[in-house]
Order: sequence, then C-alpha cells, then structure tokens
Amino acid sequence: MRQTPPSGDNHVRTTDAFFGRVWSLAATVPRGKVTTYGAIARALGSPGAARTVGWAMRATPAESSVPCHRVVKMTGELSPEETFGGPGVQRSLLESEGVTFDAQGCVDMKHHLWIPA
DNA sequence: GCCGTGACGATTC
DNA sequence: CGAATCGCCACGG
Repeated sequence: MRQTPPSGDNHVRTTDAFFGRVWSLAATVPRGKVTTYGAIARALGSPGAARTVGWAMRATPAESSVPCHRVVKMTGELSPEETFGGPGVQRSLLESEGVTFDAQGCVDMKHHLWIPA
C-alpha cells in the first residue's frame, strides 16, 4: 500500500508515512536474511534517519506482520532482548529462519545481511 | 516553532 | 579492542 512507484523516486515526504514506509520495507526482507536500520533509512532516502527507523520498529505493534526481528544493527548486534519481550526471543526467531550467529552472539552479517534496493 | 527523546551510526579517546 | 561522544533525523508534547 502506498507503495511509491519504484521509478527511483524516494523523494516522498519523510514525514507522514515514514513509519509505514519502514514497515513496508522491513516486510520485504526475505526470510533467513536480516537488514540494518541504516539500510532501511537509506532506502527511504534518509541515510541519517537510522534512529528514526529503529523508533518505528519499536512502535511496531505485535499484531503487525512486520518481521521487526529481522532488523538489526549494522554491527549485527540484536536489539535489547527485554524490549522484545524476553531474552533470546529475537535470536530464536532469526535462528528459526535459518540465520546463523557468531561467537559474539551477533548475526553473521557477511552471510545474512540484506539491503533493500 | 522549540525541546526532549530514541530498537542507530560513525568517529574519537 | 572497548567505551564514550557527537551527529543524524523524525515524532510527541
């Protein structure tokens, strides 16, 4: 919905449906892959709005079909488990999708990092 | 229209 | 390499 024409025009108002745009883009992340806040913000036309993207994720209602668990930091670090409702919750979801983690407990970005066109 | 806030990012110490 | 700081942008009050 409201999917802006892919004709390479992301100049839409960053305000208004920024949240919705983030959710829509996050929903395009293929299963078994993860993306970063900065990547989404960049795809939206605001490379510096990584924080705002994370904010939208936090505001994402659980009933939403948005796989916010597939969105991680650029470093591969996951979001605060407590924010997800419990420790290891996000990690379990990602593992369930086939995502692997390194000894640091971070997502293997070099193999699962996916950036929206 | 200004201030504060925040699931980030990159740089500096 | 780890911690701390500044900068970024959007939203709420």
